[in-house]
Amino acid sequence: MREGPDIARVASLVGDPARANMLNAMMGGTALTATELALEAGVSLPTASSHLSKLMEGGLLTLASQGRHRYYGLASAQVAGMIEAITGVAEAVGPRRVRPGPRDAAMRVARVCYDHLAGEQAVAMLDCLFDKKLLLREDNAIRLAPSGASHFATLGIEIDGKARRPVCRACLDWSVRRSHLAGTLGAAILDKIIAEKWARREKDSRAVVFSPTGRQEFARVFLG
Amino acid sequence: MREGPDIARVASLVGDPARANMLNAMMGGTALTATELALEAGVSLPTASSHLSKLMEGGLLTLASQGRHRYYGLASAQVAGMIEAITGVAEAVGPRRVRPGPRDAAMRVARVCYDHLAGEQAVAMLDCLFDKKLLLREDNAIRLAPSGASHFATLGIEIDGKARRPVCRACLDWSVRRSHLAGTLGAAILDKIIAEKWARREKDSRAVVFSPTGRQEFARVFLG
DNA sequence: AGCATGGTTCGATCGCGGTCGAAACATTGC
DNA sequence: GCAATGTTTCGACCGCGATCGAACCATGCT
Repeated sequence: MREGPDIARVASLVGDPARANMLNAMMGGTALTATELALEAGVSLPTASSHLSKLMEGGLLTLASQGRHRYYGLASAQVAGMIEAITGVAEAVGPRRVRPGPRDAAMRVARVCYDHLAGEQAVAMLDCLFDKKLLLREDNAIRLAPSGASHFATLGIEIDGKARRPVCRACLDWSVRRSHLAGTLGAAILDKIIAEKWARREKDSRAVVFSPTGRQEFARVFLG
Repeated sequence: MREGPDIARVASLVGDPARANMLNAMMGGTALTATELALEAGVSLPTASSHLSKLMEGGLLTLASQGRHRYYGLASAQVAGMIEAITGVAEAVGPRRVRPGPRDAAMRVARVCYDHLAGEQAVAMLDCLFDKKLLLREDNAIRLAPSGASHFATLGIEIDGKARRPVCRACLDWSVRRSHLAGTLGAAILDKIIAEKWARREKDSRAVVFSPTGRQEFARVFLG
């Protein structure tokens, strides 16, 4: 009988299929309404509402009320990281629930993780940013180099260092098993990719698919 | 309704208090018998046995039969990493089940994580190994430098590069929130710390407490 | 062989938690 | 005000899974 943080409590929150589906959906980063999440999880609205209040009480979600809509999202990148870790184990010990399809392949190439890019492209990008000395490794943390700040500014990405949330964070990628870039900078880069229409988000999926020219542009700017 | 790895399955395995206690106990790295785990979890032997077979079927454990004893341990460092990630979230969203006591403080300083050292001492050690260029960062991976191989050899730590398991791995520390050293090298260093009697394992806990002289020796060799 | 010890299987019990329909509540728009 | 839409609460139902005692299997000791 042990003391310490109550891991069973949070694990059991993730351990219900309906809630797991909801959390998975929110891994896309966009906040969703109760109705959308009910659909996503395949349960009725009352059931979904009950699950959501449990997740809220467990501290795993944030809630933004806007008029008669209530938008639910993951509470933090730490929660997102935990879900990726669980996903990694589930992947390893599988069997998969369904055989890997084309969408699965697209997910490995590029997908949304909370609010930033993940997948092979994202890992390659982080490698390259280190190579170009725009970012610096510090222990396991990542720091923005002076040259990096100006570089991103010329790309139209302004970094707000005053926010509580760190600018750069490493996030372990469950498919590649290496880190990609999270934090406000990671989020800003994903914003740019979407804003420039280099890629679009696959409907009802975390997959991010690049257009042919978009891929070239992305490679030129971030993998060059 | 989503496809993909079945995260609810593995999360629900961790989500039962009895199983969570067992997994926590096994985070100490030593394989334990069913009887010990039943005691640890505060359940009867049949109940524990049932939980253990579920964890086995879920792929979270390994089993080593020796005579009439059956030793259960975590299946992989990946599983250990997942549990640390969940612990981190549980810690963050707490409330703690009990108020932090002295043992808790000791855990933050140094503890066992699966089979290697974790906590402030372990994080400091990894920093220092990088500073001395005995280890090299590569992406998120860690590589043993040539000078490192010979250095550790002089300490009596021989590294077997042929094993499937990597020599060096980063493992995210839930209390410090930065990486410490895992892999066969991390395991070997912990072995040395215990073998040299620089520290002893707290009874029934993951805490590792250094003796006064042991702390000096450890600092001289690994933090110097 | 026979007994003790470690461990699993079986069967029965029981309670927690997931589920939904109906009703209540809240907000917006007309 | 009233209807429409989005969401939560209530109440009742039901089933899964956690639990334990007793019986059963396996290994080691003498």
